[in-house]
Amino acid sequence: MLSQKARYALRALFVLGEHEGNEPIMIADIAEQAKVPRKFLEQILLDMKRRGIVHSQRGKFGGYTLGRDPDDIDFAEVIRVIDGPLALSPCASRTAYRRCDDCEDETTCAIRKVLLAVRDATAEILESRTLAQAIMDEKTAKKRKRRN
Amino acid sequence: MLSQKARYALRALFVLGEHEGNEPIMIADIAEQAKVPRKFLEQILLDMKRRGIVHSQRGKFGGYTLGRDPDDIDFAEVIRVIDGPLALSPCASRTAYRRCDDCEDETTCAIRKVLLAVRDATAEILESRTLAQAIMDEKTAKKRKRRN
DNA sequence: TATAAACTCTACTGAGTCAATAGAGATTAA
DNA sequence: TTAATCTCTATTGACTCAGTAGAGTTTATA
Repeated sequence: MLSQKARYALRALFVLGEHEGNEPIMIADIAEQAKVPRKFLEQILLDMKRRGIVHSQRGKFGGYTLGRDPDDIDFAEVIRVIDGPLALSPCASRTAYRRCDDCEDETTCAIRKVLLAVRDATAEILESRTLAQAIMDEKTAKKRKRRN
Repeated sequence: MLSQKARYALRALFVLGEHEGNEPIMIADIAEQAKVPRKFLEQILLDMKRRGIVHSQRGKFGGYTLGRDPDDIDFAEVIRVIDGPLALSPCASRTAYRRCDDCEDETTCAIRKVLLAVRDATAEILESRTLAQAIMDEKTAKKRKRRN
């Protein structure tokens, strides 16, 4: 399961990505639009800031902007920053590998083999879906819906 | 992440599936071979028994056997019984769908669309990998390793 | 029919995580 | 200098996870 925090992070990025113009948006405004508790959002944005996904401007008239082009922000990165590795087991993780301490022989473990396949499929999808795409996608879905 | 409990469940099934002959195996023996705390394993086997994955025989000389052919036990079922739905969000689950209460419009939500793709890919893999296959796979991997 | 050997069921516990809140601190524009 | 903003660390309550405990039920068999 994705944590609530990760869902909030993605929604906040949508707000930033949909914003026209390049002046920063205040946490309070992002919180309201993305329907995220404000103080909780502070932590989330801080995590993403440290990773360079968003950029902040302190002081009066400060706020947040995307840290890079929305084409260069993918779902996998956001989820990894907030929730940790994608794999179902540390022994099947490529970004945060860790041996199972009760595993007889990892190289022949059939469970691990299946979990690796799942991890690869998951990563393939999440790494290929960008914020830019998702925002476009949502826009056209809404447009299509209004027409019907 | 898979829970420890689910990993234990899979290991216990391997022990049952590798067992030759059809007399039942006692919890204590499964626990030892699968390296699972015995009392914890009781709960796990009970969960799987209710789902028909394993079968139990009470009383003296009792124990556990597989509830069906190992060809008909797949990873997805085991994981669902122990850990719940595979999807990363209830709104993306096919077996345990639940609406997000803070979602504006689920039909146009781009996050959900991505999570659905992940769920489908995950389910495809986990539903196609059976216990029988996994046991075979592990056996040949071990054999190959010994030869080298 | 008594007994030992097994599974069954419910309750409990300690550690840890999750979601959220709180508040003092640092920075900036004007 | 001040108001507005982000930054950082601590705390909280509820919940989940991993495991333990123990009384109850069923069965084979002597």
